[in-house]
Amino acid sequence: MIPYTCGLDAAADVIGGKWKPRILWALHSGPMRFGELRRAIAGVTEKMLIQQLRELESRDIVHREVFHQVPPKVEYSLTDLGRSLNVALAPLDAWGADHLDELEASRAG
Amino acid sequence: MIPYTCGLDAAADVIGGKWKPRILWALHSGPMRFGELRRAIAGVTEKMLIQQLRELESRDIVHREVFHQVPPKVEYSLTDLGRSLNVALAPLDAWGADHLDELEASRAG
DNA sequence: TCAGGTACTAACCGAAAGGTAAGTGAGGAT
DNA sequence: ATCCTCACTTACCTTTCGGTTAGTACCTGA
Repeated sequence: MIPYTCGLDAAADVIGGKWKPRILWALHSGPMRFGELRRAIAGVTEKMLIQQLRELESRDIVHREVFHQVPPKVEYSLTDLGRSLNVALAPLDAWGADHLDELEASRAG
Repeated sequence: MIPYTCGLDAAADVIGGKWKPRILWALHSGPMRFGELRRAIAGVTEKMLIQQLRELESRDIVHREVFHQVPPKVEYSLTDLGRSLNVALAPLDAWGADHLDELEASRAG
């Protein structure tokens, strides 16, 4: 495996995937349960949500905490690394918001 | 097609694809010819480079200028929008660079 | 004469990403 | 008794992405 060629390369690898930016954004306001996340992110399936959460967890971007209760409760939250990533993502979000109209207009589909 | 849900969503759509961040980064220092780009971006094939350049061009991120010469010369450069995108990308690159070691360590492959 | 550089284009293929649908097992509500 | 919620898990299928190979037309230098 070739090493990352630059910081952007590494960052892209971490946030790559259809749902990761949405997850990061949703968790920005605080910890959420699995079901809350599923309802908060329109269109995501359980399989995809778990898959992406596991990947983010393995990268130490999100923290998973299980409460041994009935019914089961699992909370997902941002780690320090995750919070710092969100900070770095903010300008990109602002850029996208600034140019939303042009970007919608030049969309492929 | 569902509209973008946030700025980050839109931005991710624009820079999505294996080679787009690399292209943006390479063009940061100024206009480049097709062949220069191909040599600057290790591992990219002609097909992929053109494909991604065309997508960036259709989004008005890069500008393509043909010089009717022999041999042919085509120069690619960032538009104003492309330059503003690169500015927004800078913090993400810095974040990736800051955490390169941890990110390499937690890599999947 | 023939390889090499210029910037592409097209046909094909395999891998990876993403989506669908169903099942799990415990308990609480109706 | 049956459905519902919780947080998953599994098997399968389709779509997309990226890579390989080859070919185009033109001119230059050896």
